[in-house]
Amino acid sequence: MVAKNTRLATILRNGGHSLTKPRLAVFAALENSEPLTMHELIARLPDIDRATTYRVIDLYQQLGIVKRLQIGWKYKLELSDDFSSHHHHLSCLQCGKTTPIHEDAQIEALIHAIGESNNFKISDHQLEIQGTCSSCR
Amino acid sequence: MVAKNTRLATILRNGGHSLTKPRLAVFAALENSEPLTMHELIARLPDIDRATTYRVIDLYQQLGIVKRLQIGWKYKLELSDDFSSHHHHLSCLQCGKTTPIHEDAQIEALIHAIGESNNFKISDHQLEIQGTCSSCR
DNA sequence: ATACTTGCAAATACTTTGCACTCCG
DNA sequence: CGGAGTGCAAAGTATTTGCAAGTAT
Repeated sequence: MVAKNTRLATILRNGGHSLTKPRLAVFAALENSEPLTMHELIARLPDIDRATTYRVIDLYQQLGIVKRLQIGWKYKLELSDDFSSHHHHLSCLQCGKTTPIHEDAQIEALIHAIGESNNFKISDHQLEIQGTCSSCR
Repeated sequence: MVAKNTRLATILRNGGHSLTKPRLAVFAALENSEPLTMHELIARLPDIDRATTYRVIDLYQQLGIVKRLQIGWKYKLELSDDFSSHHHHLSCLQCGKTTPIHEDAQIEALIHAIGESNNFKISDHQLEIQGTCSSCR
């Protein structure tokens, strides 16, 4: 975790920004949980002004620190692959739980191939799967 | 197209709704274009009230007629797989264009396998790829 | 007829901005 | 110190809702 905070500080500094208390708090909130809606994130940071939270997320988004996921009809935020290893998600439509999947080397390879065959330079991608999880079946 | 309109009418009727002019116009707008933002959709339907457009999209979403895609930091709307064959997207971060990809039988197979190995019953999935398109490179 | 739909305007919810004050380097 | 960052309040956008009038079956 110290390493991650250091990495965060480095990214910020490289962009000419500083590591402040609100920025660290937003990072920590995202680090210790499943993907959050903006509403949930704001609720978990009662000491930080809502506008600041929006500004921090906007900055993080520009710096590639956070990404936005489409879960059902809402969006959620989570740390980017730089801070949590690259993964995709299984979202249960019954219980609403979002589970990360990491075992997909073959998919990654295929995605890469798709880029090549379309002469498209891939910078990022997301795979979202919805259905019913084992507990809810 | 007649077939699709019939299918639309059927889905609506099964849910106790009728096929009205605004609903048909929203459907047609989505049918004949790339994924649209809500803003773009509203702009293309100048004769339909903005609130009606929101209501129609909300209804279509509940009925599974449209889906929402997360493109970068914004979202866009498109018809669901029931109306346009299943596909994924390549979105160019430079020009903003979203291109469908259909050639991905292998990916579909892998996704299916992921579901099986996690004892997860998959009902839907999306794969979004971002980067730079051939024209913008 | 009559229940579902729409348009319009008003209400909410969500996000961004201006500015004076505070904090980090 | 001096510029970057924050809180607060106000301004903008985006989306939803109430209701009277219109419309499809």
